[in-house]
Amino acid sequence: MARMSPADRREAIVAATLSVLERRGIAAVTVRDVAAELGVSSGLIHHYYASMDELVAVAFERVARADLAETVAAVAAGSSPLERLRLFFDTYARSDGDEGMQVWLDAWAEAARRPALQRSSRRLNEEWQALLASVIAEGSAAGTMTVADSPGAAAWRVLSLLDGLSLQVVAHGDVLTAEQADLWSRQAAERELGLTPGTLSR
Amino acid sequence: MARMSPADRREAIVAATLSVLERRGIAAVTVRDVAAELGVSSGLIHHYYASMDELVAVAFERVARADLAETVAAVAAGSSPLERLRLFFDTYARSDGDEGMQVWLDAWAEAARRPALQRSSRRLNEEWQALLASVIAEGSAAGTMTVADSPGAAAWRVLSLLDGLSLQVVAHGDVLTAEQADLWSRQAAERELGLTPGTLSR
DNA sequence: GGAGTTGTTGGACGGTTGCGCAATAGGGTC
DNA sequence: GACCCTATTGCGCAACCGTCCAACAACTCC
Repeated sequence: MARMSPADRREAIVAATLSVLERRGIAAVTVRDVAAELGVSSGLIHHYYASMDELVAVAFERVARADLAETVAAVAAGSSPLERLRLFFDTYARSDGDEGMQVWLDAWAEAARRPALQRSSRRLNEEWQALLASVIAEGSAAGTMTVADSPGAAAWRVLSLLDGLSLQVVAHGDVLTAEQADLWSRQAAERELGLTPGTLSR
Repeated sequence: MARMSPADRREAIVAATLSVLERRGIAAVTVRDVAAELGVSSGLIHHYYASMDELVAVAFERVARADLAETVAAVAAGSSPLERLRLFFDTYARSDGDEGMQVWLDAWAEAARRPALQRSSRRLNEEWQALLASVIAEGSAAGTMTVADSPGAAAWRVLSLLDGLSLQVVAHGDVLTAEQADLWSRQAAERELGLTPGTLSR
């Protein structure tokens, strides 16, 4: 394979790992799969990353942060708290394509046994919650949303419902549909934030 | 090893599998580990269970069904739908001891890769939802609860919020406390079912 | 006691895994 | 052009996996 600068090669390896990780899940990513994805020998992977665990941890952080950044950018384009909240649901990226959410399921399950992964997963989850909380806090300050206790608490409830419903979609197939999970969490958010029904759910 | 009756041996194998499963996680359960746990040859495991996927599914089914049965029994002791709903939250057993919920996290993550486990996990999840839905349906019929769409849908939302919040407690430690998860899901249920605040959350 | 049934053993088989290492080849520098 | 550095190769290694199977041993029944 063409010789690359170390920085570019490191980046390419992480990108390839991401692709495998999204397709097969954290547990199933192997050195050989990553190498094959790049059309490169397996030895090269170890030349850049000392262990598989290290590579997987870096890749998870990367993919999760990319999804978050996408939603952050989308939300930022909204001109009001209400519109930003709507955009949040529109671009909630964990469940789209199923693979994204599967990665989160793997991370949550493995977190208790892998400290580095737990830190990544926890930090990113808190950032998702903080993003939602900031939108809710703005809406509350502007008077367009009402909150029972605190924006942070409301954010945890909305996000956790979204996670819990999406989980069923990804883990169990058609027991729930993605559309139902989306609709129900929008309606729950309306109820949670004192919005008139239909504000978020069309 | 001492010869056992088939029924006893099957039981012993499941028990050993559970022990390994809780210690290392579903993904790391291995035929040889289970055999070593029993002090038995690895071939014996396959004499009773055709595949590893089947054994893991049976073991998961066993521990999860025990938790469900406990909650079913507790709920049945309630004399009104409202009291039964309160008892449901009191004995929701997935998260207690953390280990119970950790097994669920493993199951959800592994479901996509193990067909038998997926069937078990899905079936048991649906039974949890059906239990909750039946309590809500009774309350709705009795006029003590109101439901926006259907008891089944309301049950999925309440259960998924409970799962989503408990998930954070188990996967990420003290980002949320078990007490908060419990309180918030009780309050959400009150709102969901048109109950006066404090009915479930004291 | 003998015969048949079956619980149990222990290892073989083909596959996979992460990782290490000598050899090669490509590119920058003088 | 010669030289050195290192990115890259390709394979080998040891360990592990699930599964299978022939042989052994313990028990039941006649």
